[in-house]
Amino acid sequence: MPSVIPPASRVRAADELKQAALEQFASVGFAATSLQSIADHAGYAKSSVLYHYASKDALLEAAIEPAVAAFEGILDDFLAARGSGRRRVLVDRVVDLLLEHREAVHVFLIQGQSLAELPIIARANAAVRRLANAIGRERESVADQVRFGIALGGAAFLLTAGRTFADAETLPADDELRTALRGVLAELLVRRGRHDATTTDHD
Amino acid sequence: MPSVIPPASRVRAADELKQAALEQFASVGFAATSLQSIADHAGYAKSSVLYHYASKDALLEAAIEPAVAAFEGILDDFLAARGSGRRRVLVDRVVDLLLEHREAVHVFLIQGQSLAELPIIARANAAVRRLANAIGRERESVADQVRFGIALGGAAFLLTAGRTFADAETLPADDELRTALRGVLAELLVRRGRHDATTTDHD
DNA sequence: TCAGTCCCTGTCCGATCGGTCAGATTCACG
DNA sequence: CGTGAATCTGACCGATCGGACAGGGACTGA
Repeated sequence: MPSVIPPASRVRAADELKQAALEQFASVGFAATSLQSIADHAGYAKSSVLYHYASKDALLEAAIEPAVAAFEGILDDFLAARGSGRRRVLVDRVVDLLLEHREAVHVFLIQGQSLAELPIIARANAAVRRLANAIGRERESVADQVRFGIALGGAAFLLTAGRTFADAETLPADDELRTALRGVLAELLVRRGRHDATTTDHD
Repeated sequence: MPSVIPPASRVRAADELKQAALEQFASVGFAATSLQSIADHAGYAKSSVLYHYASKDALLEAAIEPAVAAFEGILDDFLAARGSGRRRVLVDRVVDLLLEHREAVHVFLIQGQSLAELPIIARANAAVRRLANAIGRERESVADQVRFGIALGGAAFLLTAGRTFADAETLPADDELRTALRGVLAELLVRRGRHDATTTDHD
């Protein structure tokens, strides 16, 4: 690096630590992830983690807040929208969110109940519950509630935990995944119009 | 604490501890669950946990082995079966397994990657991977792999973590859940005949 | 009554946890 | 040059972790 210090190097350590933390929070769980192992994975000392972030909780908040905010934005737009295309738009945007923030979403969806006392998680839980209620109000059958739960949890599972069970060679590219996810989730949640668009069914 | 012990309680302590452990393994994660809190929830001292079970790992094994064995049995039957009804039978039996062993299944599905070094988890992972391969071999499209992952993870999520997001009054009885789950999973995995049977579509 | 066995617990251990703090190093700016 | 702010670290703290172990109460058969 030349004498002129890019502002990037300022934020670099914090970002590297945040990324390492996020990966481990999602894969082994928040409680099971130690500051030591986060530091190790990022190539710093444990003290450095607590220099950049006030506490382990603060680190979690920094790691997943963007994803929570994005989710809230999608939800607000959905609740404000009217018309027949609402659900399809919701599904497409949620799929994009999942692909971009898969670890973060995995954290607040799967570990949402055990970490509910943390403010950022409580915020995420509230948003998820708001979405569940909105979906449930429209179609009150148990089958539809089940569809919603399966779609949400299944997608989160597929993108993180589910990778344990896929062979490396089988792992599809994100573009393929996006298309397939949109199709399958639309099948589950967008009830009228069976599976007309978006899907590339090479069947 | 327990100074007066009810009469016929030979096996009871071990079972109570196992049950308390299973609930916490599923809800907050294996690594995040301490022997102390297991003992507290069951009303015993920490030492008692290690009297009945040789180690924390052994306790996990005792807690989820029956579910893993049942899953392997279902899988073997599926792989041995021929004919058009295979998938529907598989779905129905997996749904029953999920309802009966929801915590255990949640543990080895959701935490399968982080606990892979434990023998019982490795065994469960192998079974899941075997099932994934069998399903994937029949229909190789990415959409079908996605369908499988979503169905499996989604169902596990719905029955445990997903409960955070359901209001208590909304929680359906197990019978209703079973019917709905069978229908939705069949929609996802049993491709021919769209949603003909089993489902109680009051739509 | 006494010995043996089964349950259960308190106490102790080394390791690791999240977190504090006092330097060490670096570097822009006077 | 000196100085102050920013970055990073090792040493250290009390609490808690999984686990080892000795012993105490309750029940049994002799």
